[in-house]
Amino acid sequence: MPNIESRVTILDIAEKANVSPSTVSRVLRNSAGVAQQKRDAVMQAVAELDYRPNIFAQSLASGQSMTIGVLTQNFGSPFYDGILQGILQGMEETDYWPIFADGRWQPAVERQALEMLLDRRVDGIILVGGQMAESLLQEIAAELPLIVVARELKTMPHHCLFVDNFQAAYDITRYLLSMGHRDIAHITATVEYRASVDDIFRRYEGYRQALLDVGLEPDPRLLVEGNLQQQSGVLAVEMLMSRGRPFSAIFATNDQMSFGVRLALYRRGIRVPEDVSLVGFDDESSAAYMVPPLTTARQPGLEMGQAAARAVLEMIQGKSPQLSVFKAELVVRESVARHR
Amino acid sequence: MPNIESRVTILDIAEKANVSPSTVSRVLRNSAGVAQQKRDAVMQAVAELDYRPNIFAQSLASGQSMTIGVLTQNFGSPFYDGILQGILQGMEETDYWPIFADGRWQPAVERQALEMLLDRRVDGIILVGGQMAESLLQEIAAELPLIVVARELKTMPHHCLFVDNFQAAYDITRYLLSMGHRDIAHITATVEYRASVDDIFRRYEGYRQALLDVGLEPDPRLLVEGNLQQQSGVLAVEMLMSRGRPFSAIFATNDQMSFGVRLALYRRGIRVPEDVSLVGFDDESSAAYMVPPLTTARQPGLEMGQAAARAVLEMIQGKSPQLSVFKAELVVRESVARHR
DNA sequence: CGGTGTTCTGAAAACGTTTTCAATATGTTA
DNA sequence: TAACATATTGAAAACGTTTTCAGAACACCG
Repeated sequence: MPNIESRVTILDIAEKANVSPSTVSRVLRNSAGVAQQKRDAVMQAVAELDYRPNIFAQSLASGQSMTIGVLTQNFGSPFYDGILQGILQGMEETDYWPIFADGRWQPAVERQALEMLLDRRVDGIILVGGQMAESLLQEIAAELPLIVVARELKTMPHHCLFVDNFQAAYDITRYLLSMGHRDIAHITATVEYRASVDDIFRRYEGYRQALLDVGLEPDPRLLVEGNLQQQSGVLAVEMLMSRGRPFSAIFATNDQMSFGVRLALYRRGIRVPEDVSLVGFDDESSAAYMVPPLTTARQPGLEMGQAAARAVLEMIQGKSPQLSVFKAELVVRESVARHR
Repeated sequence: MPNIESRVTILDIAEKANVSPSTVSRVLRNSAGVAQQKRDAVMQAVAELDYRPNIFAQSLASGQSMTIGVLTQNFGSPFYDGILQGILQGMEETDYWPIFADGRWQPAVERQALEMLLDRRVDGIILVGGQMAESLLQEIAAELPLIVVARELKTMPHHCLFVDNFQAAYDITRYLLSMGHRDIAHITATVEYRASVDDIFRRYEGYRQALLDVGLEPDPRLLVEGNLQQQSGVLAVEMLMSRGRPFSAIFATNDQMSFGVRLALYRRGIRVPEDVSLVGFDDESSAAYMVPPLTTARQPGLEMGQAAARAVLEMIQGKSPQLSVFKAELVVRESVARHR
């Protein structure tokens, strides 16, 4: 049914409607007043011939690609995918279209993907996470509308959209404390990670501060580092057990590692939450279906994605959008019990 | 560092290298013999000026967009995302670039997304699942290289890349039978779904046939329909329980519903696998971290995605690729126990 | 040496739009 | 009614490539 390989051009329309190509262009993009009568004629010709504009000719002539580049780190990672969906939704109904690229957590690949996007002459860029150097980002931002989602950059606050990770982690830890836990382990991400993925570090700081605020000294034996994947959650538990330092609760810096933790505890016959309480971070969609359902902090990925889309679009129009910090809210489910 | 908004054109190169624009184009796309000396001069000029071709001008002039349209149903669905990753990988190192669109399981949206891709003048299309009418797909395939992944179309076998769903479901069911189970419930997808998502129906048939082959009559009271989301897994269990027909094993047609089932059983204090055995389908990445780890059939999503990418690319080159049927293999974990 | 292929090369014509420029028509004001 | 804006229009020039078409240069063959 659709006109697959359209070969009808603006000239055909012009001829059929008895006007000049310029006029056709004008009514199509509504760029100048055209007599109603000619306008109708054009619209009718367009409909009859099932005209579809050639996007390349348009972009070439106008210098705009009507395209937003979205650079993510990992297609298929639940939290990031939520953001992508949000971006998609935020772009819907606009004339812009996102094109995605994947950096695979490898700086070189990320860099190359970025070049691809630039080659495609995107009108704006949304970065989802990533490890790209801040200085490079500044250069880009100077030339092109740029929004960074899920990453907190000190030098470019007007370009970042993120959650208050410190506060959320603080709240989680206070919640565990309020449930009577005193020996709370934390699983964060490895140092190499931390250097770039600042939000993970902020979570660690929130955890730490909460302990200090109730007069507890953070114990390095209760701190483990993973790589954010499920498997590293099980390794983390083994590490923790081998250290022999008792604990009654675990706060993992993302849900995926929590799932690994959950499995490792199951393997050792340690019950959740009766023996050990568990909290994650992100509230990805499967968290509610963990056994038992996982208490976690909900990052509003969808909303952040939508906001990001809106923001770049505004920047393209020359405005400077107001970016507010998102709040991650504690989602209490069943993986935490009061400490006996 | 990167040349963000390149303004240097082929004419600048031509001037600097003292050749004509045509020659520059020729060396850049290696389309004809050029004297080594001029070739070097051009390459040097390109390097010095950091030239990046304008992709729109290229596409306009050549009629090729170097772009493959990928139409998926649902960004963020684990199994489909695996396929997308595979496509991405399969396209890497080629000069083509995928652009993604999302149909959200809504035929109208899917249709519109397809039009978008066509407007973008993609050189080929990969459809991941989807509900589009077969007749429409034939029209498209007549004009454009087209590959359909994870969907089995009777009339277009040379365009489809899928897993032998019947066999896999048959194997799963036989496995459950071999473990002594006789009362095996099956959770499939609602009828509206089935009409289009044929593979789900094939699984149902495999289940059914396996029962018949051992002389068991499939009991409609053991058949439930869901919508493939986790939540419908919990509803399915409730439905099943309310029917009062005893069962010792559940085979859900995808992993996501299995997770819902798992939770519902947990809520009712029914142990897995001691009281009820559970099998899923897909082997999405979290299946191995269910508690207990889920026995399931592994669909090689990544490999299928890669194969799909290779196949469209070959079709673009005028070949007709050989598409083989993939096998889903049974992944035995811990969610199935021998029936007492 | 004259013909006959091969390479190489540049001019110029696409590709399908948008946009500038100038002209014409239409109205409005005094 | 003159004078001047203001709409409306078409011709033509971009936009930056690729590709066709010829010509030029060169080598090879008999």
